[in-house]
Amino acid sequence: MGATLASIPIPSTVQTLADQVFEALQSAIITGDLKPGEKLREPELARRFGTSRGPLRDALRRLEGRHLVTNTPNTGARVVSLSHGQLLDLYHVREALEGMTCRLAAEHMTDSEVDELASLLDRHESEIQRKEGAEYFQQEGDLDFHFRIANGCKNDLLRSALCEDHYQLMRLYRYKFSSRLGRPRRALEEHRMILGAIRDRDGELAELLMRRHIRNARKMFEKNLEGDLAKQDATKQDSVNK
Amino acid sequence: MGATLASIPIPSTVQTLADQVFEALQSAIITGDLKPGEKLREPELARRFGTSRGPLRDALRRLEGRHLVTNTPNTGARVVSLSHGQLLDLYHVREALEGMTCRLAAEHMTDSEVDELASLLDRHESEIQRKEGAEYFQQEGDLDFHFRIANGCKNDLLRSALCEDHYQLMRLYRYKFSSRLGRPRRALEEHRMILGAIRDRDGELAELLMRRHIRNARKMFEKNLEGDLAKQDATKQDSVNK
DNA sequence: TATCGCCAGATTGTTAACAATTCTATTGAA
DNA sequence: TTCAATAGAATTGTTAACAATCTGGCGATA
Repeated sequence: MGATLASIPIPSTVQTLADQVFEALQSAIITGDLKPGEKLREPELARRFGTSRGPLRDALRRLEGRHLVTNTPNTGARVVSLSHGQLLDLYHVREALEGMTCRLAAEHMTDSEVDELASLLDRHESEIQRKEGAEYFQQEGDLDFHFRIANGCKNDLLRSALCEDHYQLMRLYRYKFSSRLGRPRRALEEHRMILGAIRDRDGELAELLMRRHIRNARKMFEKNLEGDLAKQDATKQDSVNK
Repeated sequence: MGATLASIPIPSTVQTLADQVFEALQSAIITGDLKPGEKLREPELARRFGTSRGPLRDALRRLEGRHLVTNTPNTGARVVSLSHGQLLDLYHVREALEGMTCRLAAEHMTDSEVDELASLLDRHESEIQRKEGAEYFQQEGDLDFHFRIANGCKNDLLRSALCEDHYQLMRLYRYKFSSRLGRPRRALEEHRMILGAIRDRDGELAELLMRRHIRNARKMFEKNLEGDLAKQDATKQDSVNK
């Protein structure tokens, strides 16, 4: 698996219609084309993807399994919409899973994978130079770092839990979720320390550093949260005053 | 809005056909009625559950999301069959998730939940007295301990990842997976230490002890594995000699 | 004898119609 | 004006038939 971007899946030539709809739907959700909380009407989506309701329902069930869609009987499906508390929950899961993943990656990554990880960080360094503007790509780059570690741990259950499940959720909320958010240099520094531990094949340290890295991101998220709430209160005040 | 009565959730009776098939299938897999690796033919199963293929396929997709069923396009579904390596992978995931879960449980469990956990361990104590024989129930009891901690962590993402996903897999392989396997007293002792840390509201220690507990179970599993392999070699030798 | 290709049966993928449930807008009464 | 009841529309759940694909056995050929 030598894809340049770990997030791009290699489509197998034998693909069922439900597979295609699944990927198209997931893509639409993650890019924000379908927004969190939005109702997913089967007839409408089936027309949109040029298929019937059968494969579409199949795709919806799979997305439900990946927590990107919620379904209530007889009422229908919606794009998942996470509360602030649930986003915090997700941080705790990440801390646990990625910590272990990083430990195993330190033990099992090939030397060439480590080298690629190093050059990825060099690229991030230069990207940070030309500051803001490309914030979107910085966020995807941040995720790419975590992706590669997941792919290096050689535990397929962990890899799929992160890459196919939790990372997709994080991309959906990436504007709130990037570990670099508001601290790109600091995050890059933490990434470099993690890389160092992996290079030293020090699994214990690698786990500790990754967990601290994600904890720091969570604390930053909590701070932003307080800011957002204050702002929301302010605008509410405004609308009342009008 | 509808009648006030309609607002009362009636979870078990308001069930779609696909829900029922899902539960029946999951139950059949976990009890071993459908064995690991067994082919799941849609027409046959649909007849068996008295429904059509639609809801059945729906149920299969959900079970696929929970890693209890694997599906290959145009070929069909099978009950999942984990290799020894994948079982080891599962131990690592458990160590990560249950460690964090136990930390959060120590912080967030209610006092009454802690008390119930304590009385559960007392019951296990007496069950161990009347030795073997009831090994099945001992294994389910072991799982019950972990279940309750998952329910006490108050992080729904963690709870569902464990209770609805990984624990079901473990039940499928319970004969290989019980943390008490071959060491019931020792496991109970570890459970008591974990309970102590939770009672002290010492999250850090609770996580550390739970991780050690699962690591110990993994090591025991690995030992059994070597034994099994030796035995397999022996029988292989026998069959050759015949 | 081994290998390849082909055919029949079975199984999965897909579609469209039907049934059951929920949502919406209108009406009528307090 | 507000609320509740209701009828119709829209949506989801389910079924059965049709299409595409795979499996396994048979015979032809080298």
